[in-house]
Amino acid sequence: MNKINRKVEYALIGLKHMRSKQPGELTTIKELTALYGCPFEATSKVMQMLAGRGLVRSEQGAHGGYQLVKDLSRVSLYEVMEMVIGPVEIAKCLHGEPGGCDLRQSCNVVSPITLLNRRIIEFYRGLAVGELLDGRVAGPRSQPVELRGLVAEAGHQLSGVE
Amino acid sequence: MNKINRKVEYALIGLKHMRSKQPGELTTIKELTALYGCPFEATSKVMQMLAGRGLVRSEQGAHGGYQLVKDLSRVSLYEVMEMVIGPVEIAKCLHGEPGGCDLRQSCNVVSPITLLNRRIIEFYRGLAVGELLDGRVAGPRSQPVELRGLVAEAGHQLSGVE
DNA sequence: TTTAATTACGACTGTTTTAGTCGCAATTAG
DNA sequence: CTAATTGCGACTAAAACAGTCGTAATTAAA
Ligand code: FES
Ligand code: FES
Repeated sequence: MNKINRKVEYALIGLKHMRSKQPGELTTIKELTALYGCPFEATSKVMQMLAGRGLVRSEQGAHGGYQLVKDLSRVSLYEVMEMVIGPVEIAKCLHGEPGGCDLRQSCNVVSPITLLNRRIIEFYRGLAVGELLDGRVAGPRSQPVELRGLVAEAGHQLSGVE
Repeated sequence: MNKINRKVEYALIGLKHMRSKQPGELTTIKELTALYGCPFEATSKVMQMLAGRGLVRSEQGAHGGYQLVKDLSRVSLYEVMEMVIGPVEIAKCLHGEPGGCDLRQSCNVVSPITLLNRRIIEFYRGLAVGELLDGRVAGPRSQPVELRGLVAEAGHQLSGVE
């Protein structure tokens, strides 16, 4: 799916909050709900998803909580969205076979929409969460966030990637 | 809303079909359902919306139908989406007051999301439906489709527009 | 003048998605 | 042992989506 829904919002809220902590300092769900008013269980589950994907680390038990692991300037919005709501798809029609659109055979706009979907994904992949949270949302670049800084070493044959 | 849902799909299907007709030649809903398998009533309503907004023209009665009025290379995807599903909003949270998010007061990511929304809108505004249907989806440009070609006359002080 | 083909429009229904809740287990500091 | 916390699955309620139905209104043609 495509939209920034509640889950993504809670993820961003949590990430922004954790980013401002000292390294090693933990954040509890209780803390997030108190500060930002987001519902406990829902926020909890979102954090668990982020933890499962290694973006944050969880510590259980009495003084447990969550802790940011990665550098948000190296994490794309696409990755976060994918962690909490699955692969970005601008239209249900594009879905892999089961549940996919039944008009696919005769549809005259499948390829334009597929292409558009790719562009949107590129956009989200090129947008670092760190910059987004700082309010710096540049126009999209085709260069995915994960690869930034690797350009120098990787040389010029990057076109074959993916 | 943001997603390319069924309504938008039907609109694009119809537009692409009509675009290939001779000037003055009409297209009926029956024709569209026969060719592309889209449901009659739903498609019908979408065309009525496009007609109400002046993108297509309708002719009633026995040999009636719809006819493309505007040049699709001058119509942005944003405009079409807006005609059939209302203003593009990447997150419900941004909704104008009624129904808007109740966390707005305390939320720490309102402004990043607002900005992101603006970028997405810019993207859709910069994307001509004509080019999209031809499979030419370029990376986003900040120049809205409606203003293209006016650049030469308008000179260089376009930054103040909007 | 009648009939058939078509657009116009509102109300309605069923399905899917979203949002949030509940209950209980597992872990760990004190 | 107890309290605070994460971990997880099942569940419910509400909203959005997709499609249908019924009924006018319009017009070409028989
Ligand atoms: S693929 Fe689903 S309507 Fe075009
Ligand atoms: S404004 Fe709705 S959660 Fe941020």
